[in-house]
Amino acid sequence: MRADARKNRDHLLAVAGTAIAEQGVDVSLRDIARRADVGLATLLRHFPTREALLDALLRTSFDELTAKAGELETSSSPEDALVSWLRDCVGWTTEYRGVTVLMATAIEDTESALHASCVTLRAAGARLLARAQATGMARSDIDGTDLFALIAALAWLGDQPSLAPRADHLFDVVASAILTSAGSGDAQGERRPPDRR
Amino acid sequence: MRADARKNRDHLLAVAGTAIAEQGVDVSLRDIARRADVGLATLLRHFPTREALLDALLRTSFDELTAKAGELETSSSPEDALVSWLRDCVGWTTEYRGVTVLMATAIEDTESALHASCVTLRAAGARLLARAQATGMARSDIDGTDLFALIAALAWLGDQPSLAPRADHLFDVVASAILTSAGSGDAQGERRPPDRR
DNA sequence: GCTTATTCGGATCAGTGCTCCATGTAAGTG
DNA sequence: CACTTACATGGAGCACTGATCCGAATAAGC
Repeated sequence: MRADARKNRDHLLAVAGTAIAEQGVDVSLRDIARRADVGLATLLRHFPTREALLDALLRTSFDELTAKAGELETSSSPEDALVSWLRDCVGWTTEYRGVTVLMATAIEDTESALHASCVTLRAAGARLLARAQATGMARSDIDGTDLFALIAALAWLGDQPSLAPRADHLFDVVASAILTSAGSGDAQGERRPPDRR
Repeated sequence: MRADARKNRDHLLAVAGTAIAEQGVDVSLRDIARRADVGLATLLRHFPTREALLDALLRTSFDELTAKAGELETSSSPEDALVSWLRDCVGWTTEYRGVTVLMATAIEDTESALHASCVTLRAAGARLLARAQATGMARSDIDGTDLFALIAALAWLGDQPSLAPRADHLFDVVASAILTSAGSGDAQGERRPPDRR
């Protein structure tokens, strides 16, 4: 890759990151190009579609979440690991408003640039879930896809301005549904006598 | 209203209904106008925004769901009424792919044409929930807004092609989280819930 | 300094929701 | 019935979207 091309590419990624943080993943590609002092065509050659751009932007985050799952697998109890990882996943999406719809689309579209990352993420969650199920801490009638769907749904809640204030609370509700009663007293303050409404 | 205007309005509503059933609520307004053999401007005068069109189209469904809640309040046990109504709500949205985002937006936007319908729906759910909570059948740390959010999230799951196959199962998971474990035993004495208004 | 392969971005295209306004027409009056 | 008038109509146009083309600019290799 030519030096000027590489410079433009990096610059575009940086600008795209801030633009998406401000306006969500649906931000106009033209805006990103404008803010990067670059033609729209240049942006679109480096990243042929919006998904390709997001893939380049989010890949490191995905990898971090996957790695985190691996660490938790050995460092925490099964139920703590599962719930804590779920919280990380849902929390992470708040930085990228609107990303959930793209992820839900990408996980079944093998052509999507985000497909591989989503599948890996689902697999990491499935391992944590299986571990918790093996010790009887999580209900046995859900699988990795269910977990992925629940993460997506909770993340979507956080994306909706009108529902976001409840997102944290509803996370606890859903988490308590995943864990069996044997594991419902988890470490992250799940036991919550006072309601904070 | 002039006779020709009324005819066009009714025809537009019918065409919009089938178009939305086929392509979801994001269908192009130009398409609807074309299929109705009508100018785009005509569609937009009768229904100034997409939300106004959907409001006219969905209002009867909303009313039916609200009425259903009222019936269930007297015809079924608190927990059956709540769960059955939730199922109806989530199931209904499958006919209008994409409507959940609009509802989530509308419920806090008092200017939205759908606002009133959404608020009414939330209130109906809140009554069913309060009734179940009064008899100890539902966990006490959620309210009508939480319920609305959970309905929206489950409906959103059903909207995503990749996650829809799990939607029914995940409904059960979430429903079990709303109901207390006491839901298994019988209800016995029913304290009459605080009368509506 | 020259050649050549790459990169660039303005012009353009089809699509969107939406607005304006000249035309056509239904409804009410003589 | 004829006439007027208030209203409904829809094509043309606006600003915007993601995406494509292609002549011009430019960096890399010699």
